[in-house]
Amino acid sequence: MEQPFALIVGTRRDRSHTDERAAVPVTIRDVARASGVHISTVSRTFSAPHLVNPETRVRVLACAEDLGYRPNRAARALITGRTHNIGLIIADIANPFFPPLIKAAEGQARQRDYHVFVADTNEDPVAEEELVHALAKQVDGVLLCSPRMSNTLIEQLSREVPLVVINRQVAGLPCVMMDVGQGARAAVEHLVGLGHTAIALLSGPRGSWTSREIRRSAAAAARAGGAELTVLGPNPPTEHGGGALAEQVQRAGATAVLAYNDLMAIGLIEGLDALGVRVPQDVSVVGIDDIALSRLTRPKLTTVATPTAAAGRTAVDMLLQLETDAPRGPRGAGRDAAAGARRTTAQVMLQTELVIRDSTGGVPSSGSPGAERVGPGPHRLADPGRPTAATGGAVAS
Amino acid sequence: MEQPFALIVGTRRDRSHTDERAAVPVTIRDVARASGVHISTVSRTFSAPHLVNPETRVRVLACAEDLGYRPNRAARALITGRTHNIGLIIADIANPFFPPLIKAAEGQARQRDYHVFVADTNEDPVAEEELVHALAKQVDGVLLCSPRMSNTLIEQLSREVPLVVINRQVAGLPCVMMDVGQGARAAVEHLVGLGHTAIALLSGPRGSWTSREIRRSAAAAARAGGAELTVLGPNPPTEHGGGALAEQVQRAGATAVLAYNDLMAIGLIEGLDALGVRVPQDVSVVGIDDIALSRLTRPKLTTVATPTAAAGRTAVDMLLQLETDAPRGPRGAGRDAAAGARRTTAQVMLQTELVIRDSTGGVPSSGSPGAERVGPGPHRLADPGRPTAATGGAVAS
DNA sequence: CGCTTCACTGCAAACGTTTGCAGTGAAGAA
DNA sequence: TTCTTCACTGCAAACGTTTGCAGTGAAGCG
Repeated sequence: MEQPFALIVGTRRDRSHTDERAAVPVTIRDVARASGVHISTVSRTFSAPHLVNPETRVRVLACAEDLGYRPNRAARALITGRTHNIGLIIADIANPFFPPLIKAAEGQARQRDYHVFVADTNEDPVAEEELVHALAKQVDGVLLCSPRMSNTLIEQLSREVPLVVINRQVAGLPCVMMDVGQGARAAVEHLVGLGHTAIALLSGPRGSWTSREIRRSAAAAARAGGAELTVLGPNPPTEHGGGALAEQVQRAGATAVLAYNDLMAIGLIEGLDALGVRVPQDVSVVGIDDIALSRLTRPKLTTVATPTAAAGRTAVDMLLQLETDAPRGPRGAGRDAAAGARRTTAQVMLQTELVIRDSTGGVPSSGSPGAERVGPGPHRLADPGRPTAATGGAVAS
Repeated sequence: MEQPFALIVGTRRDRSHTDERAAVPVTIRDVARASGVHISTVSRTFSAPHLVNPETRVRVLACAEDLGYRPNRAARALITGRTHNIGLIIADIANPFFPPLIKAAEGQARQRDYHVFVADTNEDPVAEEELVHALAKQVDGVLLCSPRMSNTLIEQLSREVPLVVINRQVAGLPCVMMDVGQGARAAVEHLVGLGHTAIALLSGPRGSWTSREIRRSAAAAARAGGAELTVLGPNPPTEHGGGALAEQVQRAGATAVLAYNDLMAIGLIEGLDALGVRVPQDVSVVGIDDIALSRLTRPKLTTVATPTAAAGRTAVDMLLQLETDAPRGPRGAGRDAAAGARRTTAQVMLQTELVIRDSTGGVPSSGSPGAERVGPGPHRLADPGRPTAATGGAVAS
């Protein structure tokens, strides 16, 4: 244990030979012996109570309770082929976007007597694939949240274990998505409505479906509104990733910014602040996700609210539904054509909503203070320290 | 699926009868047949490679690779008694305090070929107990993070499954703690050093060991520094919990506040702001944890940094160590006195550090603007309408 | 009374591994 | 040559469940 601060404050001999720790694991057989029935009856008492005589049942339950019996899920899984576990693979657990989704998924799963296995990939596509493999055999299905890998790989993996994809569309697979496209459109329209014509888009990580959707919709909305959209990225979807773009935003002469997510938006505001650029007076910023944090920063963030909790619940439901439709039994089950061929894979789109707070405002008056600028038209920040022409970054198609 | 926003955008018949989905699960037997050896040899190829002839090994591995064989962990667990899973039970995954700990634990576990099962209790002691029970049989051990239940219950549960307790001291059990006591002391001393004599403590949830430690140390430090400490609580450890206390803080006449965690501190600052009380000009606020968020709010939060990642890593190591010391084998193993009695349970204390940022400052001048107050003595906020002098900014101790 | 039905329970074979033990043949020692 | 050692592999019994099948006795029915 190589922690720098580690410091042993106390050690202690464990309980002596009378140690009751790790008490003999009590199995179904112990319960059977104690209650004078066969193990199969005990098994049925738990998994098919209606098949056993009420008297017997109470006796067995009493004995089980008494001995502290808990069915061994591994053994059960071995024969039934269902672990009652769900894997949830997410890009970065430290991103506040995910916890609500995780909580919702856990809650929904727990209600259905399932457990959720959460794993973090650090935004790494390779880790993602490995995790799916590792989880495949110990869960009944996997929720893939904001995957960064390729569509073909996802399809391939879906052959190994039932998959539900969150935040991405993959043909032929059950997906639950949030309509960030619509959200991005609303955000851009909001900005255009405020008079902005030079808008920057901070895109997300490479391989992000969400990022592509945002970009496409934002570009369309900007075009429709007569504004110019400068795309900056791809970027890591963190506050740091946002902060690092402050200068580029400034150089690009944008008066408004749409960020891939709130974290980046907040980081950007920080970065702009360090450059002496004020939000929303000098530059308007809008994020996406509406994480709790976006209500806590100053200025409070204008953002596109995504229904993360609903997405978590829905995904769990879809996965479980998928399981009941086409169980992958222990034996060569499921070859039943009637069940197999009639299955349909649903794709759900959850709506988003623009939440207007304090980080967006009108276009700053240019050059000479006092000159109100409202109408559209090309416009650069007066003098951000350097000659302004340069429209850095990529321009959306 | 009762989502208000739910909207089916597309359904699609699944692949037809040639469906390769849920392909026949390939077992060790298939590999054995393919490579012309006995299943035990295949087994050994994976779990004890040195026992099998190199030639055979490569052949088996090739076949396994070819067939896409993955050992069934459930079956393995059944016989070895080790699932290679770790349970991690935390109070609230949405609290940004936890994600770094979770990530660290996951990383450390992954390195040792273990997986982490994260579960959230919503700060509910009952859910906590249920979760331990539920996890007991499908993990090799459980990390109990910031548990809210009673010590006796924890001890009792530790008989059912190996336990490592994080953020709490339980006699006889391995624990990894963070020295919040020392941190609270430093925080109070910092405040006293700035001249504050009326300090409020926002305590945490009922049953929190951390909260008790903080309270004890803060009280001692306040006494030593000649300041008066008003304890407010218990409270839910959330921003909302903090925000709800703004009025009480004001009524108590405190000029400085130490909060149970950063979330509460941030919430409090919000709440005070709504009341027209400015931080740090009118009231100084110190948090605990140093979550990422504390660097992003305005003012940046003065706080006690806790080594959460280190705690996560350490806890995993301790749990795994505990396992190797006294494995709970499938058979009546472990009754070996030499191994059993010699075990010691370590308790590790990780150090904390006060990070001074912008949310603490000097004592506001009372009543008449300009009258500098520095010395100790009873003091109330002159006019909550705030006509203050304000010595903002941070002062290093 | 004899037959069927029914509710309940026991039997035993799985599920996919691991692992102690024994067997094999070849190499080395005497 | 014969005996021992050794590296490797096969055999089969577990691990703790579930579940199809068959057996039991009692109740219902004609």
